[in-house]
Amino acid sequence: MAIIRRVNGSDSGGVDEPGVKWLTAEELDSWLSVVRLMTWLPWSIAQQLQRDSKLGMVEYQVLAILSESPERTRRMSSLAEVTNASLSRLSRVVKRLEERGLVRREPDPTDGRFTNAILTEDGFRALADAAPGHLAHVRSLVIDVLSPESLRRLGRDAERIMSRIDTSAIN
Amino acid sequence: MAIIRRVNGSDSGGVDEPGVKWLTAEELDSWLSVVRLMTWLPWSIAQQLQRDSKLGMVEYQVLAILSESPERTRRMSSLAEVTNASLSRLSRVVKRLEERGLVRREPDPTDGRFTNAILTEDGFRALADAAPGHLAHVRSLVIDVLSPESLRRLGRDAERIMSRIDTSAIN
DNA sequence: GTGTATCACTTGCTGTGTCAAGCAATATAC
DNA sequence: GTATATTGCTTGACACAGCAAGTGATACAC
Repeated sequence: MAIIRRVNGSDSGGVDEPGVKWLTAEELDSWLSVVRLMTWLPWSIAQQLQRDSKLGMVEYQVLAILSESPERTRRMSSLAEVTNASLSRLSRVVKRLEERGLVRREPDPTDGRFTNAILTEDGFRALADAAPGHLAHVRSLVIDVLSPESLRRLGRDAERIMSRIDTSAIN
Repeated sequence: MAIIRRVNGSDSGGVDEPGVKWLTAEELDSWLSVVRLMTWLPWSIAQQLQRDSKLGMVEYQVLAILSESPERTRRMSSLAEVTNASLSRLSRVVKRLEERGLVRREPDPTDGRFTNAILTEDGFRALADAAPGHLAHVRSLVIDVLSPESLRRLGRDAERIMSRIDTSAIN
């Protein structure tokens, strides 16, 4: 993504597809700003988490979600859904967290097909250590930069766009 | 990223760091919406490009930027900057594009240290083929979903946030 | 001019993501 | 009850990104 201007070639003669509604200059500007944001904001957040807490974004999410789940426990498939990772990716992420002692896994007693991921005490501490820095970073980049009204609108626009995205084609 | 609520443990007793300004419920909602957007919008766009045009996002960007550059030519380092890829990543991306015949590389005649990436005629055609579908997708997800006023504001907010992000720590 | 520094990439190594195949536990058909 | 299908997760093979070391071209010091 990035440039969506009419693609015109000097020596090949502008290929002008009929029925294509190109962006106005203003639309393009706004879109490019959004693209830059989508590129850099996740990068910046990942950067901070890695630097200060040695956690990847999905790892942080897993810990955070487990910490809020009953019994600090959740099924792998449920975690995958919430963190927006493929099941196979999540499987490896949790394996790594398990090797670091932040999470452990056990099969669900009521249905052996499910695997439950469980936050350990160490994992909880790691999260509690990481959270304030992460929060401060998000505040300084986003929350405290926009007015409450702008933030609300931003959230609503994001929802709006999200509702148009088909997220079914995963796994 | 994701959950930035006060991390409180039932059995370990809520660890309450002083001086940490947690998010309000409303701030959290908005933030989570933004997080979802940052996660899924790039994913959806990448999906469409890959499915319909067999191009990755950075690949598309490289082609697009070259197509708008004088002589359809640009230095590797300049491409890296604009596409927000590390030089090493870009090097490999362009190598792959070169193997597919969409781009070729030659050393800058005036200074042999620079390498110029040049869009080939095939590359231009590939871009011209990909652009309308990409554009339509972006329109349907973002541009046409928001009012012009909302889009303008979204762009401005994105800029606002971007200005707070330190992008220097790359390469 | 020779030696060193800098620059603009490139590449080997390693880690992680994806895809598809595999595996074990349960559900369903008969 | 047995055979087959489905579910939930794991894993091997491959692709790609990041880091750091390497390479070749130019600039600079003397």
